[in-house]
Amino acid sequence: MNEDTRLTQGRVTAAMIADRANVSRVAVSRAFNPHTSLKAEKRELILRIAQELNYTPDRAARALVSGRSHLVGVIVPDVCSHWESQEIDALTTALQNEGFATLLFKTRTDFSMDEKLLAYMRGFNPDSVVAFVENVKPATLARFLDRAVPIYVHYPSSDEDDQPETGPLHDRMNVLQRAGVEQAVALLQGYGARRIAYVSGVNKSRANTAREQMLRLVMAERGLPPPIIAPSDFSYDRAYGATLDLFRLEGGADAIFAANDVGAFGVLDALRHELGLRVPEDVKVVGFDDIAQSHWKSYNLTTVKFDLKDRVSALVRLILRRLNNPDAPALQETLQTRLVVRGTVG
Amino acid sequence: MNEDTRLTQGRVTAAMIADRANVSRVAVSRAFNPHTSLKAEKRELILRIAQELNYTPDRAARALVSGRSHLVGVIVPDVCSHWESQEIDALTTALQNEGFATLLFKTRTDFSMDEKLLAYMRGFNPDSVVAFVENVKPATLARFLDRAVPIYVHYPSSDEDDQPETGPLHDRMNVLQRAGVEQAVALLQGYGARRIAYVSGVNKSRANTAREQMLRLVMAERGLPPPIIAPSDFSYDRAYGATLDLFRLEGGADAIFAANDVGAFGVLDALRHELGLRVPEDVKVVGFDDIAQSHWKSYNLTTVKFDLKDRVSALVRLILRRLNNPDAPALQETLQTRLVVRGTVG
DNA sequence: TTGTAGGCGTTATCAT
DNA sequence: ATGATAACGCCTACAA
Repeated sequence: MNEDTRLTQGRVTAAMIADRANVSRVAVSRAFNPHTSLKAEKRELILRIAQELNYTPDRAARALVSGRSHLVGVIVPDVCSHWESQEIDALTTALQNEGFATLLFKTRTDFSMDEKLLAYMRGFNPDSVVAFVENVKPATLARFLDRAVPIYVHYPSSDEDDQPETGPLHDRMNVLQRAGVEQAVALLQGYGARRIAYVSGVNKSRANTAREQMLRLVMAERGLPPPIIAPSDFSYDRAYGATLDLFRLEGGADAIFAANDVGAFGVLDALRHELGLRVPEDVKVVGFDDIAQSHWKSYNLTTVKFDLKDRVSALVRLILRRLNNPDAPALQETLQTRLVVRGTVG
Repeated sequence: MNEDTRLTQGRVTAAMIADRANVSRVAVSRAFNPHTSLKAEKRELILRIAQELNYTPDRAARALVSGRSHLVGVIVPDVCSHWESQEIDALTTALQNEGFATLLFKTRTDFSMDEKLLAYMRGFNPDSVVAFVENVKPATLARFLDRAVPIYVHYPSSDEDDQPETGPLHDRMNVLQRAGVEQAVALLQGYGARRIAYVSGVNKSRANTAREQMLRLVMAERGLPPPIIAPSDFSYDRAYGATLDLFRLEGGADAIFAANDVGAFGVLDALRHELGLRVPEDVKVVGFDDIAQSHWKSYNLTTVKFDLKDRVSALVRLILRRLNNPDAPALQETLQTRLVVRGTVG
């Protein structure tokens, strides 16, 4: 019994529990798997002893034999982007409740995903992968993920957009932006705005192009001239600079639509603190996301809301459905947007 | 050769590489471990084939035999707290560069750590654990972590504080707050502030008590009356409310010291947008952290800086040193603070 | 309900 | 320098 000398230092195995409880190792395994048959009192005994000895089944060993790591890889360019951090937070909570853990990976901030990173990540064998990154072809992703099926965020420009599936299998989260953008444009129009600018996100990103296109479409439908594009990259600092340029070099605008809320904050600060303009009296501002900071008094931003809770539950549903049925055809979830009216339009 | 039917679907093992390269499985293993002896050209061949077939060694299997998961558990109450998200971001990057991945766990936001969570986490066998959580005794943590040694953040109130080590082994990151707080108080005093309030963080948290105590100490040394305590919890909303109470019920203050930057934003917005006071003319405000948002024009906050890069490299150093030498005596790293002067004092 | 045997993919040990 | 063999800790047959 003096085997707890070196090897044991802090590592409790099923075999030890089996010894203490006078049962076989298999019984211990069964005690931790609810859907196996084991006499109730025996299970209780084992679990009690396990708790006393602080034993938990080793997930690495379990993964080896079961093919499930219970790890979900999350790839982000920037954890501290407000929207991303809020989504990671909610996602981690939700996954944890389902018995999964979040494995975080950082990629470069230029929204390009590295093959090296993918290879690195694959070594950890995630059961699923969520990528907050764009410009990765499903084919590339599929090459690096064996059992995981990628989930893409898609922004249909028409609500009845129904393209046929092509290429390797992937699941999809459709975000319908029309409603929110339409409400925003109508509101701006109602307050007399005509010359509307768009302070963009990262140029190549799909979220950005989708937002710009939808804005362009809706404005055309409502008889407005096309938006003036002020190039930016979703960040506070560049949105700030883009706004200065817009007013100093391009003749300004009645209203500004920012590609995200953080960008809208930059727009607001540039207008008020550097250009000496009043919001909403002189210029109206609308953002996109509705992050927690948007209600802060200094900004109090009118914005197109992307419901975080809805989004995360859709994501978790997709992940779990796919895991429970790996051979299912492409899955889809659909999300809506809507305008949250606060103080920057009026 | 038709074994790539079902089992193979997307899973490439060392054995397959060995087959293709006409070598043993062991050779494949060696090819991926730099410090083993293998003829250079053979290693190249193997690595080339591995790359063609998208093979990476399975870390779960590796962990089983090597006892290293290359996983670092991170426990946070709230991923989207600004400071935390920035630290998680930097930490993930740094760890990734060292071959580790970040495993994220969320605990309740009340700063209490759950034994259930610890047991859950242990199942994943992290090599190390960083807890952004307080009120956990080293003993509790140690009970749930076998090979990992916890790292504590310590705030000595005197710079020569040298308590003898007690209890189970743990490493320590000492944060010397005196310099930053002294500079802040001196600056406030220099601008004539005398009645100074402290909008606190979560009451039970060590970071909060340490900041409050240091403030009290420094103010006493400089002949100021003790600070007026306005209870809050590090959040924007409660700091906002605490500021209203302070001015409506407690007679206000010349200057406000907030327990963190986000709290300071709440203070600023309450002062300016609800109480109609000017900052810094009527009231001066100092924060704590220096997060990225603090330089945004709407806030432009004077704050006690906690250098993020320093902090993360100290953390990574501690983790790696401990991993390379599990039996080392308690390790320590020491960090400084300093005042960053912007526009909210003057 | 219970136990025995075998295998998951890798690395360590010991030969050669 | 290389290869056979035995772990690592667990789960899933299969048999009792």
